[in-house]
This record gives sequence, structure tokens and C-alpha cells, in this order.
Amino acid sequence: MQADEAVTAAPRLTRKGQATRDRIAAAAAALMFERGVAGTSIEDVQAAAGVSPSQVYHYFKDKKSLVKAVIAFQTTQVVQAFGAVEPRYSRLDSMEALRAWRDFAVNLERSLNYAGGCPIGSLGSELAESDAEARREVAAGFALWERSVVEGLRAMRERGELRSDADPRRLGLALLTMLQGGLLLTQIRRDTAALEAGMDAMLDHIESHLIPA
Amino acid sequence: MQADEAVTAAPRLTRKGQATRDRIAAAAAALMFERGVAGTSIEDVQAAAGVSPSQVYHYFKDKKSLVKAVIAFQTTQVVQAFGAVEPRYSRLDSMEALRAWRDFAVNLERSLNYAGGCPIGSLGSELAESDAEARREVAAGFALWERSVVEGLRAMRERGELRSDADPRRLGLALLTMLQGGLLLTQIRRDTAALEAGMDAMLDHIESHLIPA
DNA sequence: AGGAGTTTGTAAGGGTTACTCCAAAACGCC
DNA sequence: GGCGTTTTGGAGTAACCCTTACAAACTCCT
Repeated sequence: MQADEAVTAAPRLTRKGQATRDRIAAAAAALMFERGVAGTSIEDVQAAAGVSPSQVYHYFKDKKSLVKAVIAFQTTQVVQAFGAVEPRYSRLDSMEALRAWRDFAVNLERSLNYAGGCPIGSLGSELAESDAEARREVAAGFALWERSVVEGLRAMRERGELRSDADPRRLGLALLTMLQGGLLLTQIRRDTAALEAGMDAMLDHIESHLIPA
Repeated sequence: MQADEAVTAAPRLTRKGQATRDRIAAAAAALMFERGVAGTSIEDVQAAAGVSPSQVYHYFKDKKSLVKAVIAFQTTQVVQAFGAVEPRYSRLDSMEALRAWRDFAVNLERSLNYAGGCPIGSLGSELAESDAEARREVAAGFALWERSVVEGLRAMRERGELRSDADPRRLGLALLTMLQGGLLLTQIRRDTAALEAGMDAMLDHIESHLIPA
């Protein structure tokens, strides 16, 4: 009664195998972030990961399932670096933390030369209409992310800092939505003006729901 | 001294020629909205427009320039239907108009079965890293759209309805950014919750800058 | 009505890309 | 140390898709 048998008769991976599998996924993620899914061929991934053609197909059934792995990879990356539960610098449960979060996003985009947009948002946009399963996985990634953002706001409300008429669920979702729009427009406009204006407006809006100390 | 000579030694189009050219562009726009640029082959466009292969290349140099035409097509569509200067229903210069605008977007997405996202936003996301010229054209389209939204807010301020510390430029840009994020998440999640929460938050924020009558 | 220029159909070339096959090498466990 | 399994290499195939060449049909102006 192995649990993974039902999924895909998983061949067990040796340590080395796991390493190359990860290397392929990471290389694919980086390339697809830069050039999009359609813009990166399997051959590109091979070259970037330093593997031979057969290896890609040994570890992934086809390109679609490689994309699936990339989505999972980017989701964990984003939620770890940009989520609120265990973010790199602090929990998103104060205005200071939220402002720092905004600055982090803006500076990150700058350091990336305004390219790529959101690692999972752009994947979702490209795949939503062509790969239903991929769309669902991206949506699940967003749900995870959303939950982690909402959690911070909920903590603020439970500590009595946020007014009771402020709904953490809706505010958190709106905040994430604004971030997505900002990242998309950053990618298109090659500047962070929209990201900054959007996040500032949204954060001011949240701040207006604070209970004055 | 023909003006268009400098552009691309434009062969003059007969009425019929113009019609098929438009038909090709419209068919391409529809397909690329549904399946993305990479997901629609020239052959698909031929079939949808009811033309032969040579016709596409008679009216468009290559696929890239067809995409360029699609961007122009969608930009005018969006700005006409969703701009604020001459929108379908009213100018975006009152809270009522803004709320109606929000509802229009939500209902439109519903009627489209939550598919496609923003006609130019998704084009921008897909092309930003692979086609610099296309990215610039999409950015120009957004600039047009942005100006038309800002115009409405500016009118509100000039009529003395909006406080003087409310910057129409930043608010308008934030509003458009939120709309983009909402449309993107609608496409990925297949529901309008994010669009609704985001637009409502942003509109509440704007409303909080109104001068009470 | 005639003729130059525009529009359209057919057929096919050339390049890219996802994917497969088979055998050799490396690995891990007894 | 040896054997079953995993991992790797490289050549090869079939499909897809962008693009072009050429000739026939049609439009429009005078």
C-alpha cells in the first residue's frame, strides 16, 4: 500500500537522480521566467541544466509535466520569499511590515530590471487558456499565498489594531490583486510607477482602517 | 510628399483589400485572446478568417507584424469600451460612474466565463520579454488608457468634489493597476472575487478622498 | 471596355521542436 | 565483487508551423 503508487508508479530516485531532476526544474523555471513557457524549448532547458535530451524525458513525462514542476517550484519560491507566514524579514502583521513588504517588491523589480513580472502570475496568464490543469495549480498557489497574506491582517485585527468593519479576507485579497497588477504593469512599462502608486494606495486604504492608538 | 511613404512604401489598398485585412486582424485578435499568441498559428487565423495563406502575408509582413496589428486592434477596442473619455455609458467623473464601471467589468468577465483576462494586459504579459517592440506598443496602449482614466478623476477634482491632497494621476494609475490585477486573477481563478474585492477597496479609497457635500 | 495593379489559390520548402529508442555507464545493495 | 536498477548519451523521427514562389482572378480607374 504505497501512497504514491496510485499517482504515477513512481520510480524511486537515487540522490544523484533527485539532484539532476531538481537542476532541470530550476533551469526550466529560470528560462520560463525570462522567456515564457512557449519561448523556451526543451533543448534550451537541456543546455541550461547541462543534461542530455533523454534525461529530461526520464524525469518528466513531457513538457506539460515539466511546466507543472516549474509551477510548483515557483509557488514555493514566491510564498517563501513573499508570503506572510514565514517571510524573509518579518510577518505581515503591522503597517511597518506592510510598507517594508512594498519596498521589498519595488526593489526586487528594480534589481530584475523590471523584467518577468510575477513568477507565477505570468505563468498563469500564459497557461490559463491552454492548459486547464496548469491553471488550477497556479490558482492553488495563489490561494496559498493569499491565505498567508490574510493571516497577517487577521492577526492585526485580533490584536485590536484593525477596526472590526475591516474584513481581512477582502483586504488581503485586494492587496494581492494590486500586487499582481503592479507586477504586470512593471513588466510591461519597464518602471515601477504603477506598482508604487497601487501599493501605496492600497496600504493607505488599509491604514485608514487602523484604530488610532 | 506622401506622408505614409516614409513608413513602409504602403501599397494602396482597395476596398476589398482593406476588408480582408481587417477580417484577418479581427480573427487573429479573437484567437490570440482565447489561446494566446504562441497558441494560435497562422493557419488557425487563415481558417477563422476564411482566407488563403498568401493573403495573410500579402497584408502583413510576418507574424510579428500581425501581432502588432492585433495590439492596435485590441487597444482601440479596450479604450473605447473601457476608457473614460468616451466610454459606452458615461464619463468616469463621479463615484456613481466609477461604481458602474466596476460592475461593467465584473459582468463582462462573467459573460466571458472568466476567460482571457485583459485583452491587452495578457498580450503584454506574453510578449514583454520576447518582443520589445510589442511591449512598447502595449505600454503605449496602457498610457492612452491611463490618461483617459486620470482625466475623469481630474475633472472631479476640478469640480471641487475631490480633496486637493488627492492626486488624480496616482489614483488613476492605481485604479488601472488594480483592474489589471483583478482581470489577471479572474482569468486564473475563474471567478471575480479578486476583481470585486480589489475594485471595491480601490473605489472606497477614492471615495474617502471626496469632499462631503 | 481595357489594362495596370491588387487580390487570391495552390503547392511546397526549410527550420524548429517535442519526443523516442537503444545501448552504455554509474550506482547501490547483498 | 557482482547484479539489478537507475542514470546518461546521442542519434533519429515525425509533426508542426512560418514563410515564399508563381500564376490566375478580380478591381478599379479612365
